[in-house]
Amino acid sequence: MAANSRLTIATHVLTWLALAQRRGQEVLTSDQVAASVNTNPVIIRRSLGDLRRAGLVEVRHGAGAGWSLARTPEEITLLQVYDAVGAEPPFGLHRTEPNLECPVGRGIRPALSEAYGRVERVIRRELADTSIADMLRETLMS
Amino acid sequence: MAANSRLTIATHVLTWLALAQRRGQEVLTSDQVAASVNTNPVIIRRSLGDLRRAGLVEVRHGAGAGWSLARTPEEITLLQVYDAVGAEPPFGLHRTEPNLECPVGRGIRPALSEAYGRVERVIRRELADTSIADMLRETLMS
DNA sequence: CGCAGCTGTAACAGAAAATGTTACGACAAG
DNA sequence: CTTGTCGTAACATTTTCTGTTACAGCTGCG
Repeated sequence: MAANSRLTIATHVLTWLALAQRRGQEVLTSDQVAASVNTNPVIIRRSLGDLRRAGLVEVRHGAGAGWSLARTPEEITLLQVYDAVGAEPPFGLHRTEPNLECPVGRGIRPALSEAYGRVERVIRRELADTSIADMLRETLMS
Repeated sequence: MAANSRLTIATHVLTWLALAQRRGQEVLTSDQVAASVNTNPVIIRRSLGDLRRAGLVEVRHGAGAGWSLARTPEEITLLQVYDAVGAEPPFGLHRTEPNLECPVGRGIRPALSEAYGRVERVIRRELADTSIADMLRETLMS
């Protein structure tokens, strides 16, 4: 499995909040969300923290606390979630600097950055085309 | 940095082979390639092994051994390299199975697979549009 | 005002994957 | 047969993500 399941976790969380909202449940606690994702509540709180900093969810403190969406599910795209969780780009450059004496070693990194940038752009365009509302609809189909 | 620099290493290797070929140097040893990438020869041999299995490079054994491209630089695309190195997809599903009692836990994975599949498709389309010859040209520009 | 319940975050353990290193048998040209 | 390089195993190192425990901080309610 790929290293990065943060987008998966965050999308799961938001989809679950969207369903709860539609069912009239105002807020969910991190324990309730963790029960659906089947993981530790701290993992969920970390993910929800990312989403809160991005303005996608709201938190209520104190007794009767919990989380709710800050916007409608139609207004939240997977691109916003992708940016919120701060995922690494799919391809990394060299871990150690190439040999700058060599013409390839000198010029390959700008060339790769260009190519990887083009890939990143099409990824973002594609992610922007799917909303949490779309995800909820597809989720309930199965 | 992202975990996966395998595509970067493999592209660097192929670009270097393409330049050597153009300069009239028939083969390069893994030591020579490693000197440009600035890493251990074994890393290079592992990468070249992937590329050989994909039919992108050829190896000559014995004394005076070394590597050369199996096709012209124009005929090798980054998509072929991507497939050759067997990189993980950018997004992974849940590490542990979600709670199947929950409607979201039950339906989210097929929905995510759909969305991630669309992303994978546009990545592949973009990678297929760049060849090693393109990379060499861009590399020598700087 | 104090209690209860949940958040926010630090600290650390564990797991998994990529990378780097050493070593050595296999192979082919001369 | 000698020499130089490949192919690969074995292991150390590093990095990143995930999971867990612990505890201070906040807020509604009695």
